[in-house]
Parts: sequence; C-alpha cells; structure tokens
Amino acid sequence: MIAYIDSLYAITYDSSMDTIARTPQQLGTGIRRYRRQKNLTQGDLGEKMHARQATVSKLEAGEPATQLRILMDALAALDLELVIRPRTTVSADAIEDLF
Amino acid sequence: MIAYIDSLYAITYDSSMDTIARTPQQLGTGIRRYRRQKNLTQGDLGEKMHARQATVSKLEAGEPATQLRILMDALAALDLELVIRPRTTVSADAIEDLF
DNA sequence: TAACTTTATCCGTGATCGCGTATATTGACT
DNA sequence: AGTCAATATACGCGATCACGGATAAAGTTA
Repeated sequence: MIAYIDSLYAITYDSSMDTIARTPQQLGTGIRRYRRQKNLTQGDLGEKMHARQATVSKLEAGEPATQLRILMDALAALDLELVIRPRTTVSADAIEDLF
Repeated sequence: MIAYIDSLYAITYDSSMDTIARTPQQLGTGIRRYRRQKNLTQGDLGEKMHARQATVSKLEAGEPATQLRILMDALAALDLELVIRPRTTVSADAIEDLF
C-alpha cells in the first residue's frame, strides 16, 4: 500500500496491482487485464476511445506497430496512466548472464 | 524513497524522478529527460535502438502516430520500463470541473 | 562571430497503420 | 449440443509510418 500525497488529496491504493511493461505484448496484456477488471468488452472500450473493436484487439495482442495515440486513448478510457521509471527488478534471464 | 523488495534483491531509488505520462507528448518529454540524464544525443539513442535520429526526434516530440515498437525500443535502450496504474492525482482541469 | 554539435524537417519508397464492413473463430452459458 | 456474446481476422482504401539520404534550423562553445 502506497499513499500519494497531493496538495489537495491523499490517496491510498494497492500498488501491487500495477503492471510493469517492457514490451508491446506486456503493455497489451496489462491493458486487457484492466479492461476486464472494469467488465468492459473490446467493443465497449473501442466505443469509449473512438476506435474499432479490431483495433483494440491488435493493441491487446501487442502488435508493435500500433500507434501511440491508440495506446494513450485506451489508457484514458480506462482511467489509467503510465509511469516511466528506471528498470528495477532483475529478470531471470539477466541473472543467468551473471554466471 | 521507495524500497522494492525482490526475491533476490532489495533496491532503493528515488521515485520522485519517475515521470507520469497521459499523452504522447508527456511520454516524449519523459524520454527526452531520461536521455539527457544519461548524456546521450538523439543520434546515440537511435544507434542503441536501431532507429534513425529523425525517428527519435519524432518520438520525443510526441508524434501520436509513432509506433509502440519505437517507444519500447527507446525505453529498453535507456534501461527504463513502464508501469500501468490507475490515475492517481487529480489534475487542475479536473478539479475545476468540480466547481 | 565562427565553428561545431545537436535537433528538426524534407523527398521518395515500401510497409503497415486504422478505418468501414464483414466474417470466422473462440468462449461462455444453459 | 446449441445459442449467443466476444474476440480475431480479412479486404480495399487513404493516411502515415520508419527508412536512407540529406539539409535546414537551433543550440553550444571557443
């Protein structure tokens, strides 16, 4: 649990639900997870963000050529935001490289 | 300061440097900030991620039609990652809507 | 100011977007 | 199994990508 102290509000939420994304696929999977959490279909989300269901499908599939506009529109429609930060945990692959 | 506890490592870092992005522009600005922090030119970054300097320029400018592949390649080259999370702080615009 | 570095912008090309529209495939429920 | 909802995929189209290559514009330093 983390508390964000704003000049106006103090908001607490469970950061363990936050999704880390390093690839388009992980980005898509994270969005799908949040969409389902809100009980929305791809069609519902598409309507909110003025895109087609097919476009949402490709975004969630992690199509690397998807445009940033689609990504950010989807996040806005789901009331999500991105945080850019230095990579933290060390992946299993990277650890193996140590030996 | 936040401590991330991993099964293998405990890493502390200053999360106040993390950048929140809700638009392609903010995403680009954040990347530019991290790139400069590492004393890299757009050309340097382009070389690392196998893209042209001109492409990095458009990414940092927040061109909404930039492809996800470019974004994620840049993050990888800068050793950054994304976190998807519910929107937290309330923007000034949103607060104004309350009155 | 001049020289140099860095960033922004342009042309032409091939690839691929998201679109509308439509359908195949998959999943869930009875 | 059968029905309905949800998701993935297809076609043609106009728009725009990132590319190689090159140059203009802006920023930095002597």
